[in-house]
Amino acid sequence: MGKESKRKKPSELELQVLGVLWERGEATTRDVLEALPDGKPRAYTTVLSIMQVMEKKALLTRSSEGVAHIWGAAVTRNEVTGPLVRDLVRNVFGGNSAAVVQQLLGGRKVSSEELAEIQRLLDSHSTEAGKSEPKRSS
Amino acid sequence: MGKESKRKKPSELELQVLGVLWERGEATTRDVLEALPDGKPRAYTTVLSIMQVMEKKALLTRSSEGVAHIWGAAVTRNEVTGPLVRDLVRNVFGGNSAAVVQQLLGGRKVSSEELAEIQRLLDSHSTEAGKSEPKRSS
DNA sequence: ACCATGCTACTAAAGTTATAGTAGAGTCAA
DNA sequence: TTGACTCTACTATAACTTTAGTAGCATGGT
Repeated sequence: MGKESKRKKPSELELQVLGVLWERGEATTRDVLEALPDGKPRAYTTVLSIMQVMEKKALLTRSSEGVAHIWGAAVTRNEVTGPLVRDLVRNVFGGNSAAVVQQLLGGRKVSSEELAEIQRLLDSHSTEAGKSEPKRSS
Repeated sequence: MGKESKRKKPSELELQVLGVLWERGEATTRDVLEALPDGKPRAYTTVLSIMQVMEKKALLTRSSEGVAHIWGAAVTRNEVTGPLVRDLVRNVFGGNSAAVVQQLLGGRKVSSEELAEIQRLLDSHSTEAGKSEPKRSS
């Protein structure tokens, strides 16, 4: 048995904390508190508490530099978002990846850089799959 | 203050139930139990319970046809997945939509039909945004 | 020395989710 | 009609999540 791949899905707030850490690399508790993506006001100790829990869960690393702790993510973004996106597609979108992209593009501002990047991803995947020649209107 | 847009995000299992209903249109409790996407074994009453809760939350409709209830989704897929995907992108992917697509395409089998569909979505969005001419490596 | 400030550790508690048992009603077959 | 079966309503509960208070330690200014 081994393998220890029984990683449970992080909660909503835990994901936000990880999101901040993935962006910044490392941060103090206060950094994270101030950078949490949803605007919701929270007490300092609220964030501290969940980060302490996350450390016990081995989601975060801690390096006490000076007075305050410096936190870092102990799991990679792909490690976490892989299962997350997989379940999302399967459970909510009936396995239809295109529907997710539609949701992604619809009702949201996506920069042309992002569109180009998505196009690039799509290209590399089409060629890798050895599919038909790219057809494009005009 | 009307508007009542204070729709809370459905839980994991609730999403699976909605997913089933969005696929089938309508279903009995047993139908849903058997169609839940994760293979996890559950008691009949477990699913019944959460669906009863969901009805109180106005996530489901109920029409007692004969002996058993016939359930339907009271919210549309877009209504629910919109905020869901928005938060996912913002909280976990740092606002980078392309990263989501990458996760979507990577490590997963995506049919060429889906790829084509995604391409179509991308095309319509590029043109809609009035961007540059489509460039494609032949 | 002492106070303000800011940090951590520990504790608490309300809210939510997932789980399933039990009781009682309806149905159908023998 | 009675027993098997299936369904709903209601109840219970364990686990997890989110929230924040309190106490205690360190630091830096005056």
